[in-house]
Amino acid sequence: MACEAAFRDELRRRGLRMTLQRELVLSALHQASEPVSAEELHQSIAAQSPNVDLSTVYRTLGLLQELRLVSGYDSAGETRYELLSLHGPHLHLLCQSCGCIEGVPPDDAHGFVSALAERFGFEVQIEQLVIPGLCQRCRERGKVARPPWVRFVDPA
Amino acid sequence: MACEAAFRDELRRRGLRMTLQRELVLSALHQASEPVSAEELHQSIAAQSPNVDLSTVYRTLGLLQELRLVSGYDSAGETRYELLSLHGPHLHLLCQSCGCIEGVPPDDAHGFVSALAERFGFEVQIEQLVIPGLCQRCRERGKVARPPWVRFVDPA
DNA sequence: CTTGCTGCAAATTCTTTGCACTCAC
DNA sequence: GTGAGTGCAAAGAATTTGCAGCAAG
Repeated sequence: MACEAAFRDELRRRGLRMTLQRELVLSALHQASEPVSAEELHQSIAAQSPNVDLSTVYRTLGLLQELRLVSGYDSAGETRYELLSLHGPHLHLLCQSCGCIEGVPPDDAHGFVSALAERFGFEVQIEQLVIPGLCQRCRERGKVARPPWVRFVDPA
Repeated sequence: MACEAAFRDELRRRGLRMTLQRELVLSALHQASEPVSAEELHQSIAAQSPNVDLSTVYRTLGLLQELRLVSGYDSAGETRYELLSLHGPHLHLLCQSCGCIEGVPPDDAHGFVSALAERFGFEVQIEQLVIPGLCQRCRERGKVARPPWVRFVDPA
């Protein structure tokens, strides 16, 4: 896996060290098929190596983000992480009803992104972009966005 | 102010009540020139009415969101709230370096939004949309994105 | 051996909740 | 009056930090 090598190299260059825990985090990220929370990552690691602490997972994720190997974005109050190298740069569609996530290539966004650059001088970080909305399935079922309007139901 | 009337009406329709605290929250939102956190709102209310509790601010914000008078989005781990009626529907550019926020009209996004609708059946909630990136100022100064890579500095 | 890294526990931050009392209607 | 709303305090959830011992280079 190329990104383990990249990780190792970058650690060396910075005078940091490769450890079993860091390998485990990276490996667990590889195995994940969709963005995972720190907690989920911790649990999947715990399956084979029960002594890795959650705080170590957080520290490693921070490190991996710094090295631009992993991206994280906020979803419903928790951060979900994902290997960048795995799917290439892309953005996410996050359904506000069911919470499902779809990764989409950035192609469709290019016009939008360059419009923002031209008109506002704003440089979009597309890998960090999360689009809130309703997925097809939920739309068809007449679902409504969840956060934070679920607390009580319209009495009408 | 039209939205206070709207608030009042909607409360009545639901059998809920207008209170001083709710008026204060709404009024503080009006006075805010940019999206505010619950904490900031609480402080600005406290200036004139020190006994309003932070939890009441949260509860009122939840209510206002439900009535679609206020929108909230996540920025750097905290939620920032904003009156919808004040500026009309729009999206936000959030600079990952300085944290500044710019509201932009949704026009530029239309192509993108309809592309997502067509290709993925995804209905974007544009008022909830926060675009991460770098503002012009920070870009010119060669700044780099902040969260969560600020924890240590590149030794190179 | 040196110093970065880890596990553990405690601390922080933002937000929510339980409850008795109060006030809008 | 009655039940919705409030303040207060405590609980929660996600994440961070301090520290002493461990281990990678």
